[in-house]
Amino acid sequence: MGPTLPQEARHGAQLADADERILIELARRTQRAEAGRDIVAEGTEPHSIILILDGWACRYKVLPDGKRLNTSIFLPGDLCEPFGVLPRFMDHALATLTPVVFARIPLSAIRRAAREHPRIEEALWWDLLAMTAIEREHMISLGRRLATERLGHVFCEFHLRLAMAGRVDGLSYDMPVTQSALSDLFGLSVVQTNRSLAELRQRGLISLRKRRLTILDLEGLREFSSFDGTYLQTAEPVVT
Amino acid sequence: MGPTLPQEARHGAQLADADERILIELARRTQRAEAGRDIVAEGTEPHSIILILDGWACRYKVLPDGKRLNTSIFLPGDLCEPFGVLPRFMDHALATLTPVVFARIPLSAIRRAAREHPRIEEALWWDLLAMTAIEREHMISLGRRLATERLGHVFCEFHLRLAMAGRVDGLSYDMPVTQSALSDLFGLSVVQTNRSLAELRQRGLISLRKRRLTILDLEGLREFSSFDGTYLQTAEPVVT
DNA sequence: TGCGCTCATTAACCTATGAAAAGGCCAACC
DNA sequence: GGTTGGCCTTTTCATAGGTTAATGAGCGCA
Repeated sequence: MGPTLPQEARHGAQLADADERILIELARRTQRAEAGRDIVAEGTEPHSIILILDGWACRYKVLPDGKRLNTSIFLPGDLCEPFGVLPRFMDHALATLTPVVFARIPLSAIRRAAREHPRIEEALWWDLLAMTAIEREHMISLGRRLATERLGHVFCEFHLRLAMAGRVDGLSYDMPVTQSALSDLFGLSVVQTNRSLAELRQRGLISLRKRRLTILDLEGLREFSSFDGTYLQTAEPVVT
Repeated sequence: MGPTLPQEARHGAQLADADERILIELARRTQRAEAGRDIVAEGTEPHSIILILDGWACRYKVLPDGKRLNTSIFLPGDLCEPFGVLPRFMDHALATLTPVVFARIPLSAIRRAAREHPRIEEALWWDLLAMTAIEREHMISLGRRLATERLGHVFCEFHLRLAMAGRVDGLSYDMPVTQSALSDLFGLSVVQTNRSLAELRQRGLISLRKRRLTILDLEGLREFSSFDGTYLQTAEPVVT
């Protein structure tokens, strides 16, 4: 699978082929960035939204004392910054976690496409809904789950999201991010992340070698981390 | 200030009087709920969005083991569930923290108003942006701030938000919620919330008696909790 | 082959927070 | 005016996770 194949660009929302083609057309001019680069910096006023075609990215914020939190993870096919329909200053930044191929879609083009193609407008809305549901679940992890549970939960989530994008092989998938990135996702120290991964391995729930994650016991992992994937299953939109 | 006065209904977004009147008109039929009641339950499919006219409310989720997290707090004048433009099943619930006066605005009416009055559509977008910025900052608290800092930070936030709604008296405001509600906001135990409040008091940063909060040292509290309110100051929207 | 980098792993010790339990305050109610 | 119940407060003890530091594994590169 070449990283820039147009079919990679489809995301969670359901789109008729014709509409999907319009989006793909908008994302034709792609860019690349190495790992660890800002795609959109904090405090700037973006005029495009970003479509990730390949690689992993994240939204993040940094505290005055240097502590960092990755508030969201974006996977191949994800649309970042869906709020971009209005320009405004970024209260956070968007950065790559791995080498990334992405497209910048101008707000004006998005707005026009949404106006002219109601299914696209709906797809954008559903993408937004899905992202906020994911962020809410992330808040639950931060507030009320133990480190091991946070990791187990997100591994289940990645599995579902990557499966929707056709990027899993059974119960295995590439998770090309560093343990430090996972730590910043969950507000943990790297040491604790490492300890918790060890525990998940020792419980026979996962295997993680060379940035490839395999869920050894899907039911067990879901049970262990109280994962209920319904928050990801945005039903088919209804036109009203 | 009577709780149902129409001017209470204005929220953060900037609206011309004429547009504001339309929103107020939509919110004319109000309802009441006691403290601790669900306004919108998890798993239901809402057909209206909720405008809080008086009292405090929250979004929350509950884990299988009974642990609860309040993911957002809604203050008088706040519009909850701004994603309601599309109907879908709720992945969380909306509940009152105090007795609340609110209005249910049908999605169809919102959609019509947005279509016919561009400024209203923009105001809805800006409301959405502000809410997500607030939630992102909440994630930072959950992930990377100590209990005392979380509390100090949210007290600064409440102060700004209530000031925008004309509900502060200098550096004092009513905070009619229980310590247990604050604990569920930050994933803390009630004991730790209490301990942390004691520390903020002892440092001379706040006073809190009879559900009335006074910030004794605004600069000190902001410094202590790394509060930077720019995430709340959504600038005037630009029509493009 | 060996240097130098980044990342993963482990250990020792320390701290913030959780859990359980008990008492205090206050307002509503009988 | 005493009782009841909700909330706040404080204490004690247990633990998840932070911090620091040292080691190891893998890999590009001279």
